[in-house]
Amino acid sequence: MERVFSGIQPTGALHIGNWLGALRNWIALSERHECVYSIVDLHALTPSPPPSAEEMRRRVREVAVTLLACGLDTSRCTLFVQSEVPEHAELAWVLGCQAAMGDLQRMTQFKEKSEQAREIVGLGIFAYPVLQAADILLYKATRVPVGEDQVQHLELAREIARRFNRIYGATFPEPEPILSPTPRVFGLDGVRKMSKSLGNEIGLLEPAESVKARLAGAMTDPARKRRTDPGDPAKCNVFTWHGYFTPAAEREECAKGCRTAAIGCLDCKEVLRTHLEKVLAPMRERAAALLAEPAAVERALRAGAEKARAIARATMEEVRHRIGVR
RNA sequence: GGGCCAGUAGCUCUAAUUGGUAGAGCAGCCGAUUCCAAAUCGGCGGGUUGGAGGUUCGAAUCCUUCCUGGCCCGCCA
Repeated sequence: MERVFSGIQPTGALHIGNWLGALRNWIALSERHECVYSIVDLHALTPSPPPSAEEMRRRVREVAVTLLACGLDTSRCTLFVQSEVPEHAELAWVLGCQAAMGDLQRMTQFKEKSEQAREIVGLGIFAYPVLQAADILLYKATRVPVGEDQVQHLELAREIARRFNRIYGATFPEPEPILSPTPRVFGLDGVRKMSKSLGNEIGLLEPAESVKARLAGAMTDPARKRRTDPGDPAKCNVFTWHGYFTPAAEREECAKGCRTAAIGCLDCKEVLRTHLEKVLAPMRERAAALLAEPAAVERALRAGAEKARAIARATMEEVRHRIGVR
């Protein structure tokens, strides 16, 4: 069976964009593969300024609860917090010695993030793809689910693996991408990618009333000025969301109703909300149960870290032997 | 190691009459309008003026120091 690795940054409350783009896929993959999933807190250290210690701890807990609330089953995969397996940092150093500055400088994400940096452009943000390569290779993962924006980083991880293997002997498999079927999800403003920092997200654990209110304010086809005007679903971001949540037959009814002005945008949004709630309501319930029992979440993460450490330790021993240290 | 320039709202600032009540545009939020949203119109909030200290009745403004960014020079390899 192939081993899959994937990581998610603890950047605060997760939203439906994260779910559609990654989380949903994590769960599906865990049914067919051996999956290693990590809450990558060391990566979350790279922005400048970094989050405070309390903020970091809060985010890690929040993301853990959300993942479990989404239905991720820790008996079928390995879920752990990156910093609890120190081998990630150790392997990152070893691999970093084989990563080319020129390659790292060419990374689109590095260029973007270094512009956003408010204080300094730290080494961490530059070396980010190296740590990412270490995350994957530490578990000798062969498959990595990636979004559009991460293919460049995975390509670099393959390059680093190749180089290491050439110098020190065959150690790492070259990880292959599993291209995510979901395109990028736009936010409530209908223009920009859904993101917590832009405030245009629908949170997975957001209260139902809040989802309702904010969905009502979501951008629709600007050409449809009056209730009696016909609309164009192809120009309406809300309609693309129907594509993610509403069954085909009902979705077609909405499209037809919109084009003929038989229904209004609020009617259309209400249909979407009904189907959205079928996904979100169970998550909220599970999250509430998990929050009531934080010790259980901690236990699950500790057990996950144990499993991850066992693999990481073996890989690192091999790596140390190959490079000639210890 | 030495020197020079810069830092003002989330963003962009040649706003602040040179020491006398911290401003504008965009973004944001609220309202009107609209089936909702957008557009338009109206309104509102927002800042320890990079941090700390000092001079002064009074500091964005002057002084000291630190941080961050940019530039010049020197030294070592």
